[in-house]
Amino acid sequence: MAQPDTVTRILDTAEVLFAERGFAETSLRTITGKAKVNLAAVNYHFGSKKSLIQAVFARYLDPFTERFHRALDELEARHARDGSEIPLEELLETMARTVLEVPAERDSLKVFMRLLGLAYTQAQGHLRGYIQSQYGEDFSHFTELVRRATPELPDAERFWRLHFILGSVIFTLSGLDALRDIAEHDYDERVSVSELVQKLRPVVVAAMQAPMPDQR
Amino acid sequence: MAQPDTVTRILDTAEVLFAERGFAETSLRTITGKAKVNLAAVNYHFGSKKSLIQAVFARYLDPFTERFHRALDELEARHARDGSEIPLEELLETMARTVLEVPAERDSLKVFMRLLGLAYTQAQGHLRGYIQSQYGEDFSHFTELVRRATPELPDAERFWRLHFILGSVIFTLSGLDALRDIAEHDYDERVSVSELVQKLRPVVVAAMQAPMPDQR
DNA sequence: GGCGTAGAAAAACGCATGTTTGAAACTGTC
DNA sequence: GACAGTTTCAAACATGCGTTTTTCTACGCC
Repeated sequence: MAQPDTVTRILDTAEVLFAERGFAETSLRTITGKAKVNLAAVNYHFGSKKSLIQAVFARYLDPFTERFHRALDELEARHARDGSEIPLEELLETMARTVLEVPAERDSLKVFMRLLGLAYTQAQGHLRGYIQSQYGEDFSHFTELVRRATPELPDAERFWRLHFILGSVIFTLSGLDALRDIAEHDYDERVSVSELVQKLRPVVVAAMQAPMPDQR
Repeated sequence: MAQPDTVTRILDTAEVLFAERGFAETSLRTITGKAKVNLAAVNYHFGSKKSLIQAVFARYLDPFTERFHRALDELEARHARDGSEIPLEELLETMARTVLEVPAERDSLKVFMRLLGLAYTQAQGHLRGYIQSQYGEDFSHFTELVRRATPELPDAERFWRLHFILGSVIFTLSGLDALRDIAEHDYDERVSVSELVQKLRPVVVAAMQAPMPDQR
C-alpha cells in the first residue's frame, strides 16, 4: 500500500497523540518522529503548531457540521410538511447518529470525543475561539430546535441541562478506554460504543425531562 | 496580616494557576513569581513539580475523604439502628454536602472542581495512579452504598450511570466560569454554585432512575 | 536541457522549562 | 555569641521546545 502523503500522515499521527496526551504535552518532534516525517514539515505545511491543532479539528468538524446541518434541515422539512413539532428524542437521535457516522469511517470515535473534551478543558484559548466562530451557528440551530421540543423548560434551565448532558457524553466517551477496562474487570461486561450510546439514551431523555428543582 | 509561610504560599498560588491553565501550561517560574517566592523553593520543599501537583490535590482530598468517610459511617449507623436502607437521595445529598463543605473554607469550590476535572482529562499518568491508590477505597465504599440503594439496577448499568453523572458534575462545575458567562449573557440569569447544585439534583436523580435501555 | 518551483531534509537558533548548585541569611540552642 | 540546621537566594545547567534557515532533491514546462 502506498504511504499517504505528508500532510495526511501528520494529521493522522497528531490527532491520535493529541487525544492521548493533550496539546501541550505532545511535541512536534514526537508527532513528526512517529509520522516518519521531517520536523520542519509541520511548520512548512501548517505554519505553526496552533494551526495544526485547528486543522486536526477541522478535519472532523467540517464533515460533521456539514452532515448535521443537512440532517437537521431534513428533519425540519419532514415535520413542516405535516405541521408536527420535532420530538426531543428525534433531535437527540439525529445528533447521536451524526456523531457516530463521521468518525466511523476511520474507527476513531474515541479520538473525536477526546478531542472535543480537550477543546473544552485545555486552556488553548485560540481553539475555543476558532470552534465558536466556525461552528457556533450550527450548534445554535440545534439548541433552537431543542427549545421548541421542550417548551415547558425555562430557557436557562434548558441551557444548563444541555451542558449537563454534554458533560456526560464527552466525559464518558472521551475516557472510554479506561472506563471500559474497569467495567470489564469488575463486571466482566465488554461494551461497544453503540451499546454505550444505547445506555446513554434513556439517561439523557430522563435528564431533560426531570422535574424542576425545588425552590428553597 | 502576616504572610503565610513559603509552602502555603506556593500551594495557594499553584492551585489557582493549575486550575486556570492546567499543569503542563503552568511553569514553576510563573508560580514562584506570583507567589513571591524563590524559584528553587518548589524543588526544595516539594522535591519536584510532580510532587507539587500531588500536594495540591492532597490538600483538598485529604480533608474531603476524611469528612466523607465520617459522613458515610454516620449515615450507615443511623439507618442500621432502625434497619432501613439508605435512600439514593440521601447518599447523593451527603456527597454533595461534603464536596461543598471542604473548599468552602477558602471559597475555592471552583478550583477544587477544576482540579478534579484536570485529574481526569490531563494525561499526568502519575496523578491518576496517586489518586486511585490514596482515595480509591473511600470511593468504593460510596459505590457499595449506592448499589444497595439501587438494587433494581444491574451492576454494570449502575457503574456506567455513575460515570455519566460524574461527567456532568465535573464538566459543568469545572467549566463553571465560562458557562456562567454565557448563561448570564444569553439569559441574564446569574447562578451561584449552590443554585447550580440545586439544578443538578433532580437531573441526577432522574438519570439514576431512568428506565433500562431498550434491547434491540 | 536548463530553469523555476515545491517539497523534503538537516542543522541551527533562540528561548523557556525543570532542576541543581553553592553561597548567603536566618533561626533556635546551649 | 558561636555553632548547627534550616531556609532563601541568585546563578547556572542541561534539556526539550517551536520555529527558521539553508541546502538538497525532484519534477513539470517552454
